[in-house]
Parts: sequence; C-alpha cells; structure tokens
Amino acid sequence: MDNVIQMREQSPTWCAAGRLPRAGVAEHSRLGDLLELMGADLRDPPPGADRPIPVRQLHAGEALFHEGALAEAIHFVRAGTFKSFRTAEDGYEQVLGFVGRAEILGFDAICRGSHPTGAVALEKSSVYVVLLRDLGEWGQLVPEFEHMVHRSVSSALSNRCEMAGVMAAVAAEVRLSRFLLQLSRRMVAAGHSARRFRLRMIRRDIASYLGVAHETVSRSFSALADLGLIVVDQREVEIVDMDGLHAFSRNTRRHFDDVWANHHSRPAAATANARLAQPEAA
Amino acid sequence: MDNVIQMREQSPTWCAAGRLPRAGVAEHSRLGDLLELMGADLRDPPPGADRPIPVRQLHAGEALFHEGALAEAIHFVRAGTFKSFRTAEDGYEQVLGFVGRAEILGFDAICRGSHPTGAVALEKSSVYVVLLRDLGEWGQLVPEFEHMVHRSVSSALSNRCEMAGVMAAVAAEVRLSRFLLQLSRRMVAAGHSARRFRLRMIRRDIASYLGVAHETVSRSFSALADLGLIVVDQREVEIVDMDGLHAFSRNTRRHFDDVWANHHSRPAAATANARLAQPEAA
DNA sequence: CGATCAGTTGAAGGGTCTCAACGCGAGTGG
DNA sequence: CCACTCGCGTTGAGACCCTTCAACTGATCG
Repeated sequence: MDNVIQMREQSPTWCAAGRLPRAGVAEHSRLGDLLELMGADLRDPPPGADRPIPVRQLHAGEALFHEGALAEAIHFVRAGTFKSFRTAEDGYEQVLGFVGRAEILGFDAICRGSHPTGAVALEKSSVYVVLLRDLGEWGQLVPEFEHMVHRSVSSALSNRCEMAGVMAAVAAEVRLSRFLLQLSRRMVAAGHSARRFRLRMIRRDIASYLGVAHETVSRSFSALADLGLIVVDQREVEIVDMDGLHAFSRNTRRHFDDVWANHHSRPAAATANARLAQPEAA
Repeated sequence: MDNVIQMREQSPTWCAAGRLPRAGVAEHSRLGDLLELMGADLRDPPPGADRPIPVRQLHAGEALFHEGALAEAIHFVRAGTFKSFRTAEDGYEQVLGFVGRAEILGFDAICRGSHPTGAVALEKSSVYVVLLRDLGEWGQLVPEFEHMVHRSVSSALSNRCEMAGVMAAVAAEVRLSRFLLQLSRRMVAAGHSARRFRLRMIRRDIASYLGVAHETVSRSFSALADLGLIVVDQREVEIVDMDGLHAFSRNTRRHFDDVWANHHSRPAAATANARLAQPEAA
C-alpha cells in the first residue's frame, strides 16, 4: 500500500479510489530519519537517534489539525504537500502558505496552546509527529534536534517574506509569476523539475494566497500563456521561458513595460545571458 | 542605491540627527531580566539567570541590522518599536511587520546565516542581544531560556496571520481598520491605552504593510474618521467607537453594507471633520 | 449518466492607482 | 530670527485594473 509514497508527476488517479487504507494510522520511524530528512549533520550519530518517532499518513483533503484545536504536537512533512489556512468569521478562507517536504508545520500553536491556523493535505502525505512533551526533552538531550528545530522555524519565518512578496501591491499577473517561480524553486529543492510540475492546489487556493479573485487567477494564467512565458493545462504547468518569467516577475507597481519590454520586444534584444528556448510549444 | 551594504552600526550619523549620544553602546543586563521581560516563570530562579547579557540602545531611524548582513545575533525588544522590511530590486520597500516590546527580531536569519530582512528602530529603542554562539549553549544549560525562545518564535510565526489578515483581499478601509485594531491590541499588551495612541510609523510604511498606495491610506483614515469610528490627527489616533470599528473590520470583500449597517443604524455622528482636540502626551 | 465542482471567458461596474497640487512641520543655514 | 528646503500628510481627477455576476465547458465522482 505504500508503493505510491514518492508521488511521481503523472501519478495515476489515486484519489479516485476512496477505499484507501485507513488514514491516521501511526507507523513508527526513528528520530535519526527525521534528522536526516531535515538535513542535519549526522556524521557522528547523536545519542538519541534511535528513539522511535510516530509517523502519520494522510490522504488528500484530510486535515492534519483544525483551527483552534488543542496543540498536542508539531509536525515535519515527510512527503506530500499541505496548505496552511485560516478561516474568517464570514467563512472566507485565507490561505497562508503551502508547505512541502522537510518543512515544519504547526509550530505557531506553541505560544497559545491551540492552533491559530489549520492545515490540510493537498495530496497523499505523511508527517513526523513530535509531541509537545517530547519537544523540550529531546531538545535538551539531543542538541542536533534542537538545532534542527531552530533552522526549521527560521525557514518557516522566512517564508512569510515570500507571502509578502506575492501579496505586495503589484499586478495580478506579476503575483502569479512570482508564485510560480516560488513553486519552481521548491520543486527543485524537492528534486523535481524546475520547468514542469503539477499544481497540487485548486485555483481558489491560489487566489486566496495571492489575494485576488479566482477568476483573476484564471485570467492571469491565460495572460502568462499568451505572452509565451508558460504553458498551462488545468493543474499542469510548464515554464517555457524561465528568464522571461523572472524578468516579468520583477515588475513592481506602475506601468510595467520598461523591464519587460526590452526582453520581449525583439529576440535580438535579449539580455546577454538570456538564451531563448524554442518559442512555442502550443 | 543605498550606500550601506554591510556597514556596521557604529556609524554615528546614519540618518539626519547625528548629535545623539553614540548609539550602539553596549550596556549589560542579566539573563534573568530577559526571561522576566518575556514572561517566563521565574518562581524558582534558573541556574544561569545571572549571566550577563548585552543590551543595545538605538535611536529613531537607526538600523538594528541590514538586509543581507551576516547573522551574528538574535534580538529581543526591551523597549521601543521596530519595522521589519525587505527591499525589492527596484527599491520598493515591503514592510513585513512592526515589532514591539517583548518580541523577537532577526530569528529568520538562522537558516541562511544572513538576514533576509532588515530592521530599523522607529523610535528610541533598546534590545537584548543574544549571540548565535550563545543561543545553543544557553538553550542547553537553561531550559527556561529554550522555552522562552520557542514561545517567542511561535508568536512571531503567528504574526504572519495578522499580515495575511490585513493584506487579504478586502477594501482599503477595512485593511486599515484591522491594522488599527492590531495596534490597539498591542498597545494594551504593552500597558498603554487601547483607545488612544500615537503611530510610530509614517503613512508610507503603513501603506506598504497594507499593500496599498500611501494616498489610499490617507483617504482611508479620512473615511474611518468620517464614519465616526476614529479621530485622527497626523500620527495621533483615537478610537471613538471600538465596537463599530470591530464590526467594520469584519467586512471581507463584497459590498460591505450588510454586517455593518445594522450596527450603525443611528445616523452618523458628526460627519464633519472632528479633529482631535489637543494632543497631549499621556 | 446526472450532479457537482473546477476552470475559463465575457461584460459591466467600481475601487484603487497614479499624477497632480497644496498645507504643514521640522531641520538647516543664511 | 526667519526664509528655505524637504519630507510627511491630505485631497482631487482621470485612467485602469480588478471585482462581481453570469454563462459555459470539461473533469470528477457517486
């Protein structure tokens, strides 16, 4: 039943089958595996590396924890993708970010004792579970673990710059281009292709994250495609002009014709390091 | 464009007023003071509470650390206010948040070794300085310190929900009302009045934080004042209808007349510009 | 195979951006 | 001491982008 944990890009329609094995089953792994996943230096195996650590499996759409739920544990994504969100009183769901492999989830609950944000899996996923009562103990006993937690939280804190970057006051197409480049960078970090990937989230989630209407997201996808920067088919996205997309994403406010114009007006006027890919793939 | 790339803080005349006593002078305090400031439970004094910890003073406009600067320490605000920001390639300054008393600053630098964001004091301020090489050691020796760091970072992580809350796709006046309520809550936490306070940041910083033009911020201030919810004179703000402001801030997208109408059934109080009486320093 | 949702596209309206101009206060230097 | 400068804050007017409502197609699922 685990033969699809390392989801490939063209994963068969797994979500079609509703009779997946029971979710939430608690396997167990070792603390050393978590440390390795998070990039800790394990040349000298830490003393507590063989401690058992629970692993939780989730299927698409399943909640890892709900808003307001009592904080019992923090999580480290072993595989899959999650969305972090917060629901307003009127029901509007504000997406705060998309969390992938080797990222921390739920740490914002520590200061209040309950989760200020919710988290749901966008695909078949699994997480390492660190109970709060273990967090302090392990940190004291395994310094490497404490360092890993610090780095993870620091990264999570850095991600809010990314959110600010896309929600900054710019045109919708620019927001989308920045979002796609963020995703591209993450795909590379996860070992996938930087140019072609499948979106795990629906347009509405993207729209919420970008701070625009979901129709505007659709139009922006079409606009970027018409510009020859990307090719998109539903959730499947391919960046056909990475340099052009980068140049386009640098536009902030104002009539954005300057930076981008000289890149697109004539191929001959391309920048020095810009090598154009084959023009079209339609 | 900024002539400051990696410049040290010692530079006396960084901004206009250079005749302040040299900033950056390092007093010293005790670790126990920091723990007390951060709300740690000190009924049984921790073993390392008498460790010396440096304190740094900053005047208004002085940078605590610059973008891209090497990460040497994290900071805890002892007094004053800072703005955290990030500068785009075209010079646009995106404000990520405003950091006040008992909040952590600069933790996002740990995962990269350099500061992804800058921080400048908005008024006369002071911070506790925790060098990175002390961070791990103190955490191992003083569990209470480690818990305090966890709580602080968790709070900082929660703050990004607040940013998302104001930058969410809503009308500019609603964004501003939410921002003012955030500020009000912080003022209470810092022991000040919830209804009347002085803004430490200029309109442009607010605009960047809210994701709108600074002229729009001005217009939104006027709009909230015309509605009789607040009274504003330059940086001085008074919330005259706290419940109304709360109700108004709940509007998300859409023509906001429903939720707010029934609360404001009575005719508007003094649509005329009711300027603030006389600003008094409280 | 019908129901529901995701995604796209069009049209109309309105909110915000941008460019202006102006008042004001603080710091500067004559 | 007082013009002077410069940045902050406010307000107006026009253009433009986005929102909203609407209809439609296609995909997914029971």
